[in-house]
Amino acid sequence: MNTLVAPTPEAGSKPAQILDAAGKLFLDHGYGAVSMDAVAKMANVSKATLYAHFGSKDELFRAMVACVSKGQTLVAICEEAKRLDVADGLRLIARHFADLVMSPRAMAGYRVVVGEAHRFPELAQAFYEAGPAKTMEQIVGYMVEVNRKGQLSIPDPQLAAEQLVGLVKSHTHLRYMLCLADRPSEQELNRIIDGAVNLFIKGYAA
Amino acid sequence: MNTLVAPTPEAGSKPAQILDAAGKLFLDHGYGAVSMDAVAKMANVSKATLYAHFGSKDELFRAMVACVSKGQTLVAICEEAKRLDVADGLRLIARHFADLVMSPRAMAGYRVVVGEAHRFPELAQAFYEAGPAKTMEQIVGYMVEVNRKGQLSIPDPQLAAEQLVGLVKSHTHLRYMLCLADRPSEQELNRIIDGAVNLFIKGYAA
DNA sequence: GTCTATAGGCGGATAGAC
DNA sequence: GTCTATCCGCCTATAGAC
Repeated sequence: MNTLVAPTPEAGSKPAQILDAAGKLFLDHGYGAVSMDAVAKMANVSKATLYAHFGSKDELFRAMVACVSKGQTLVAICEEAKRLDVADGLRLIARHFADLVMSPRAMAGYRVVVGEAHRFPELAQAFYEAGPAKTMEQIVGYMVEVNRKGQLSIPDPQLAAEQLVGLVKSHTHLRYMLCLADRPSEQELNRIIDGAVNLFIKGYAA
Repeated sequence: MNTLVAPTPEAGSKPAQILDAAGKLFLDHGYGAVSMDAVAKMANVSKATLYAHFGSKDELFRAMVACVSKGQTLVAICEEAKRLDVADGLRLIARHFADLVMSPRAMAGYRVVVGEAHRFPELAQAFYEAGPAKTMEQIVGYMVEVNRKGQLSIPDPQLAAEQLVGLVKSHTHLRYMLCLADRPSEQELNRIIDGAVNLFIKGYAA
């Protein structure tokens, strides 16, 4: 499944230090702008040690992305949402989805993977499958359930799930992708989420 | 306004050749992966000539992005949409917006600017203002008009515009950002656009 | 303005001792 | 496994002739 990475190295070990440093540097500055010297320095390791664990810069980058991609998913949230009424369930999902994809860490991940998608296509795909695809699956499952219970009338759950995430990311996500702001304020987030849930409920009313 | 770029050089001139080559290479491979030698070679120019016109790689990159950013906007489309009934107007806007932001050229632009947003923040901002921000303005104007005429009930036109673009980009835009597909099929596009327009109209019914 | 040729340095990767 | 020291190529940028 996850062909990219060996099991996460034990915390505190040299490989872990290296991955940690690589994460910070690559995510903050991008692949091209980070040298192996910089990684070695931040990890308090010699370059030779670095190369002993990761054979090349490419390999280190891949390992780092794989490590970062192991994000939390929305599994538990979607299960909980199914036990609430629609408005609360949608709001719960929207809220956690927003927190998930608009966190500074996630944004940095998007930026670096998107920026190198041309050169590392398999990496982009692995990132997609480990993160966004898994999340979508969960939300589609929720939509199916809502439709089955007749809470809303959702003929195409896949489409509906895509619409919900589109509504939540809306225009804001692009602004964060471009580093035009650091992270959404509580106020802005509420405005977006309330708007998304209201539109969705009214639009899919049974 | 556009502080980034001198007036577009006359077609066929050396600067134009260089910008053209830079565009193809940077957009296809990213900033870090393209050397000045490669640009000079593709432009059929010596490196010295290149540096005579663009003082550094950074400067060339900025000029290229500014050149590419001069995209068409949705001004004419939004004006036309105002003269149609809501469903047709929204569909027209959604359609042209989708064509605009999901074209291979636009996607390549997003990728390279997003990837370098950390290192070229002013560039990201200029790109945003020249493209997405202008487009949003037009769509907001359309929403205001639709609300004024009572065709729909839109209390927050800015929010509604953001929602519409979110619905159209939905999940698909991310997949193209990650190079997971080349461009949406006619069929997929119609499914997304119809879904967006239907949801929007029902959700904002007067 | 445009070229050829080259300087100068950075950065990826390795040799060899411990 | 880890270190210090070093190789070598590539890439940005420039010098100097035409």
